[in-house]
Amino acid sequence: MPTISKENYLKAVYSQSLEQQTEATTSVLSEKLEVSNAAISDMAKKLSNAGLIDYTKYKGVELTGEGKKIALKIIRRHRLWELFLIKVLGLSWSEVHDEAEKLEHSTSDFLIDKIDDFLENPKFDPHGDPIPNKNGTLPKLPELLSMKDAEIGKRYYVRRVNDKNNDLMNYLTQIGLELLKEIEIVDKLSFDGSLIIKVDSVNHLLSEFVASHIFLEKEK
Amino acid sequence: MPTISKENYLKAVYSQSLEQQTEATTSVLSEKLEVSNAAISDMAKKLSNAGLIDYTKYKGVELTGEGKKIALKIIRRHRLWELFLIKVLGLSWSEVHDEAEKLEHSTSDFLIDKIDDFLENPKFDPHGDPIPNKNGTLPKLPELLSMKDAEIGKRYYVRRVNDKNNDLMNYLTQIGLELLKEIEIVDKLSFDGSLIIKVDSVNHLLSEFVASHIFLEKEK
DNA sequence: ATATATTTTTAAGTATGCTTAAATTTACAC
DNA sequence: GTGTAAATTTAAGCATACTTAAAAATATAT
Repeated sequence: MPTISKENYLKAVYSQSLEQQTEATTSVLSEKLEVSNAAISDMAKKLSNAGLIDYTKYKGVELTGEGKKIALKIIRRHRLWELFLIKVLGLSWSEVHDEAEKLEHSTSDFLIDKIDDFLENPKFDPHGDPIPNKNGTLPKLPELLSMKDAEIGKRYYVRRVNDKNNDLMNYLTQIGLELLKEIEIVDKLSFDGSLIIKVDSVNHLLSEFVASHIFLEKEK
Repeated sequence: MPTISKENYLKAVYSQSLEQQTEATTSVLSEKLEVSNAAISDMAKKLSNAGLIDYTKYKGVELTGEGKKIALKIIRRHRLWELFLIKVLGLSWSEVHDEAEKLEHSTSDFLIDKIDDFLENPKFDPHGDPIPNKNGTLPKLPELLSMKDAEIGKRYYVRRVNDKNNDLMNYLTQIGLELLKEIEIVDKLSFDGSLIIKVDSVNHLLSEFVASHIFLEKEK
């Protein structure tokens, strides 16, 4: 059984290489996990010996099949807990991440399956991220478009908000921007890429950076 | 913040000296926590330095005010999780202990208060053990009587089942003996102290050992 | 009271997961 | 292609939480 540190390492590699499709280098992981580069190299050796990652010195790491399986298991726990905490205990968007980050390491397969069943086997978490099923299979993602590339005048559904920043999540909640909400792109400011969007008939301004973390689905 | 090991140590001392009213000696704690005597002595020094226990070499340990506060906090988490898992996720009596044992170390004050509110501030867990409130205060226990001292022919309510053995809990569930259930003491066998009790109009035999872990309240 | 048995502590050693500092490798600018 | 900067790894060290084995203190039996 991997320790908490190992689980977090595998999750970080997954998120970096499989989700963000960028190289899981020592310095990237070091920043993500908030430990020194030396600690990353150290752990890389251990996980490589355990057969959970492929590691070539100076070349970054990749998950093996086994490592990917564990990473997906932790991600499954995290995302199910997030949804559970919001749906059952009424936590807010900004409150669930940190709690799930702790619970994900103390949850047996048995218990997470109970939670999964209780929630009726959901496919997406409160950020719109896909929840791996019991076998580690991810549901197919709908075709999404980053808000920063959306067309002026068009209407969309919010399908994914890819950010761990609590202040941002609170702000979005505050203006009523939530998952599955219908919004309209009112205007795009040419000088800095900011967007004006309409949520519940009220206009709001979002920076390009914020917009780049919100993903939309075209209305059919 | 105490580590998981420290939290477990404080919890074990609490259970031994405050609940079971027996001395928290090195060997008792060593057995309870399943580590060597040396590890217990080692940890005693650390917790003593941290002001969480009073420790006199060769004389066992006692919780300080601060140590007791932390122990009660962990016990609160454990008992609330047990109740939550049974009530919300439908786990059985025998399944909740091990899960709660893990979750209790990964639950923030914020989250446990949400769970407490969701359950409407319960006073007793599924074993009938008292749940410390937010301030660490325990509810007053009703006057209870060990089943092994109950009177033949009298009827009682089951108010507490003080055992962590899963097989026993499963057996009790199976014969319908659950918390708040009304039972009747049918007979007591003189040669080994076994009891015959009536649950749901069916007679069952319980050993004296089992009976000594079940606590009853007299019918008014 | 003294010998012996039991309990507890100390000492030495190990694995994990970090740290900082030094050494090494790789990247890139010119 | 060579020098320098950046990234990475190695080395040494530390705290935690264990282990086993030896030493010390306490308890018990006669």
